[in-house]
Amino acid sequence: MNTESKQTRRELSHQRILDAAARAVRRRGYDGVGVADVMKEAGLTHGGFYAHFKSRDALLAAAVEHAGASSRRILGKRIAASLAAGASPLRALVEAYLSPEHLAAQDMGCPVAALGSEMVRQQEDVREASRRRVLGLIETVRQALPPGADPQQAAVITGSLVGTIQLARVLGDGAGELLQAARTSILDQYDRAPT
Amino acid sequence: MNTESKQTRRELSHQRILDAAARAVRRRGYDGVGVADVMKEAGLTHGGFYAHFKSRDALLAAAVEHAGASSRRILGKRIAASLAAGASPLRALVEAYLSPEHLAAQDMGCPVAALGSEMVRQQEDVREASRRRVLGLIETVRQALPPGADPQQAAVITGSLVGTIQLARVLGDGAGELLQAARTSILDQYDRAPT
DNA sequence: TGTACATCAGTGAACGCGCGTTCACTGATGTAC
DNA sequence: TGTACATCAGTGAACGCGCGTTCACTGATGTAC
Repeated sequence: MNTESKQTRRELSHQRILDAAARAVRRRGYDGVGVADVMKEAGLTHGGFYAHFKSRDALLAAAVEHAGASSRRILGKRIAASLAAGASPLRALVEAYLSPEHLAAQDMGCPVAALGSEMVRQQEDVREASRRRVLGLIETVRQALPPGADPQQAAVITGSLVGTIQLARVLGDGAGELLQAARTSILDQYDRAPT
Repeated sequence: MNTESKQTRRELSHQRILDAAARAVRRRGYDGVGVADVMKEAGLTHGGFYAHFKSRDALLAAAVEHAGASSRRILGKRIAASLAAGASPLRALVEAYLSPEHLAAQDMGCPVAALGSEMVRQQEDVREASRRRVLGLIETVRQALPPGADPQQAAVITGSLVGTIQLARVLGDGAGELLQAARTSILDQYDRAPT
């Protein structure tokens, strides 16, 4: 019984479409998202799609944003738990991002890791939404930096987080050790007060 | 007049197709490679394609390998020049990989940076060829590590290189500073004898 | 060096399929009284 | 509370297009003598 409980049928459908698209884009890539598939997963037929989005590209742009918000929420929970257990902000973030859970749950994880190499090729709207997501991720890292750290480091660490997850997903075998090594490496270099 | 000069017409066509595909896959992604486009760029018509490759996926797998070899050759030249100028192996590699030239020349650059997030979604043959390319890149980094370094670090550095290039390409603005910051960060941490 | 023939490499039309998008229609929801 | 009607949300057939793949054919290359 929160303030959102009075959503119309239309709004509920819209949410289901967005949720489905946000999962699909991370699992299959931008090019792998089909209008009919997304609508089917949302429990609808494809014809109704254009009452919700202007075009497939408009859906993609919205899906990236939605995926980012969703991933941030999920990682945020894990981070909050670590903080409560006494970890530094940077340690909490790095350990959540480079966790086996995040590695495995690609379709619920960070869209920058899931889509990094494809972003630059998208049509303008989609690329712009993706760019904002990258900036948002860098900003999240920046806020977790120890006091007095050079803000430029946020982008460097972000690159390392994103690249590590991608390589680990491709390699499959031995990915766990890679995650562990990367966590240690980043925290050794940047975290002034490891827990 | 080298030993390769006696290539048949067929072999020459094959090379042109591979070259075109290796560029296309990095510029447009796996999904953006079309048989007809590649053949056209190779100066042929689409019908002849299947005399050269069993399927589009077979082309993709070969293209990733070809792109890797080509990129390694280009980066190798730059690395050799730095080594001759007295740089350490790791410095030479990191500065070549995170150079503005590599950033800009996506279709001639490292396929792992160009395709990182898409690799895990490819059909088995293509994924396997991509995986080998990732392992090859890590091995190249490993060989550039200072003596006595933990080999695990090679994969961590590779992740950082790949992720940094991807983010820089998406961001566009300010990418130069990101590259510079990443170069400094990696070399400060891992290079024992900076030049 | 020249001719006849076999083989090879490439051409371009055609096919089937999937996909984004449109649209006339239908059934459900909500409002007026 | 009930009925009549307007509006809204979703359906599913259809269209056009691009793409991977096949195939009968053609022109070029190479070999035998």
